[in-house]
Amino acid sequence: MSRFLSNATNRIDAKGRVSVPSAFRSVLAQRNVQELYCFQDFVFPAISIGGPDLLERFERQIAAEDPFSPDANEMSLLIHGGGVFMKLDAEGRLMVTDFIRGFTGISDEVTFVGRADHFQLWQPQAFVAAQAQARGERKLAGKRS
Amino acid sequence: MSRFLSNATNRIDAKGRVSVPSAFRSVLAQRNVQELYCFQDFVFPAISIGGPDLLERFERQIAAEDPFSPDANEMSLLIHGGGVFMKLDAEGRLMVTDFIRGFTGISDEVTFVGRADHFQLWQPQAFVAAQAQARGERKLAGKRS
DNA sequence: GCGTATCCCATTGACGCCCATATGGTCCCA
DNA sequence: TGGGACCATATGGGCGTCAATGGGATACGC
Repeated sequence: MSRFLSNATNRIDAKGRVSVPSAFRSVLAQRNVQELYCFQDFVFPAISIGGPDLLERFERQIAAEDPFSPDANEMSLLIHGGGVFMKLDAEGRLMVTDFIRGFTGISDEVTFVGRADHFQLWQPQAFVAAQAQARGERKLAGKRS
Repeated sequence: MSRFLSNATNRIDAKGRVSVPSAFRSVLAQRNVQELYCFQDFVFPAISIGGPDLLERFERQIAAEDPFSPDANEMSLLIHGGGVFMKLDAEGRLMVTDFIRGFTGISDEVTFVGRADHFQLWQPQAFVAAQAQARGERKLAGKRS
């Protein structure tokens, strides 16, 4: 059972490219994903990335609602207006565009974060902060394991 | 009924590897665990390690909630973004990656701590400190074993 | 035509796989 | 009961492979 797991931080080179971790590329290859659907995450300052199936799932969800509802409208604004298709180069690298930089605050390093069916791009410090906060909230709530 | 029990401290070699105590490896073998799921613990500065079933248990817990709830999202950030699969080499050793070092403060020695259905990696001093504190709290609370 | 992105090739450093050594404990036998 | 052979575990290191990164050159779009 393969999924996107773990996190790793890679450097952006002089041309603005960054290597996608090989573990993630394996998952993509296994799922026959050629084109990547990237969108600005709904809750975190991160870019979420998955295959075209991810977009299709969102679209089905919209279709399930009244197409004129404010909710469906809003959803489309986010997943269509806030999404792009990208692809990797021959070495498995990704161009870090202004689309990504602006939304995440990424400048010279990228943290890749696995999220089971997709993965995310984070500004390194923002990721550790978000993780620490999530952990802190669970601790305060008295939850365990 | 076999479980992970006791603790032991092993040295990290020049290549950054450490031997998993043989008692723990026996338990893993008995449970047919080939791949190890390792994640950054929710409450301690330690890495918790178990079989893939551990991850699946977490995922079932997430699936039980609304997939778009902040809580489920937060949980995924921890168990997917804060978790990795690793495997032992032929001699039963584990690579101590930056993923582990950064979170635990481990540098040249690792304390393995049994936790029944999983085990943990600690920075040796941090472990004795946490244990001492737990003991102190129980004493103050007047609890008996 | 110039800036930007894509393709291709080179480098290097890390990790996985393999074999070798040491150290400590146990068991057997005299 | 003491000595020694044997075994298992922990540890050290060589070497090949692959991933991450850097950089030149070419194609493309504004």
